[in-house]
Amino acid sequence: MNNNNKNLSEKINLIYRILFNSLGHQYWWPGDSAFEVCVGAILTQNTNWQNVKKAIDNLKNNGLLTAKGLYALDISMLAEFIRPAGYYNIKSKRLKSFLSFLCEEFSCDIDEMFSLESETLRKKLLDVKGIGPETADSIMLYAGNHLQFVVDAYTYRILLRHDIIHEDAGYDDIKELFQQNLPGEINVYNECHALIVNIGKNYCKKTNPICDKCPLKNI
DNA sequence: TGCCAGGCCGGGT
DNA sequence: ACCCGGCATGGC
Repeated sequence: MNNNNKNLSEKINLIYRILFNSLGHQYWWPGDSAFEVCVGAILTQNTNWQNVKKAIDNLKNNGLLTAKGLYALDISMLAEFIRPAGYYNIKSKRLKSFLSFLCEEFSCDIDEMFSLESETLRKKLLDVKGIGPETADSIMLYAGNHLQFVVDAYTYRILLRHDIIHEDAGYDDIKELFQQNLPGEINVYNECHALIVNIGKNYCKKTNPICDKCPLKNI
């Protein structure tokens, strides 16, 4: 291992350690069931979680937050229920394509879906229209306890601002950076991504490039 | 008020 | 293989 890699490895571990020591457990993903996490992962695409929560509560309050319930629900009605989450027409389609996958290949049984081997499951999820790399990894890690690190826009922005990546780094580049340097534990992946989102929302906004209070300011 | 939020797809180069 | 417009609500 050369010096560059060693520095990189230390920085990645430092980020995790500093964030965990300053912010502690994040208790992710919010949700009462694995299925709810999957729905939330699709609804939160490019969307504030507050809005997603309203949409999920709508479904929950109407007893529709089950695979069979949503699979049977008319798509235009589904769109109305999830309206607060934004992009409601496209997201209703995306939810439906996931539900077709779940219900037609796994009898609406999410445990059966997650019993697939990781590499196989990830490929299948990426074939579902509306599920890209971040959504697939979120579903796998937070709903299914598969060891997949989740990368998002905050991760990219934070690493870029600290000169840990080049601006042309892609999703898989960044994912590998964490997976090759962090301990390979579900709990570490879980907390690390959640901590990055926390810090991103609070200290690394687009319009607020520098923040003295950011725990990562000295790395 | 305008900008942003825990992306992804499809069409055009 | 990239690049970009479109998708839409609610909060600060």
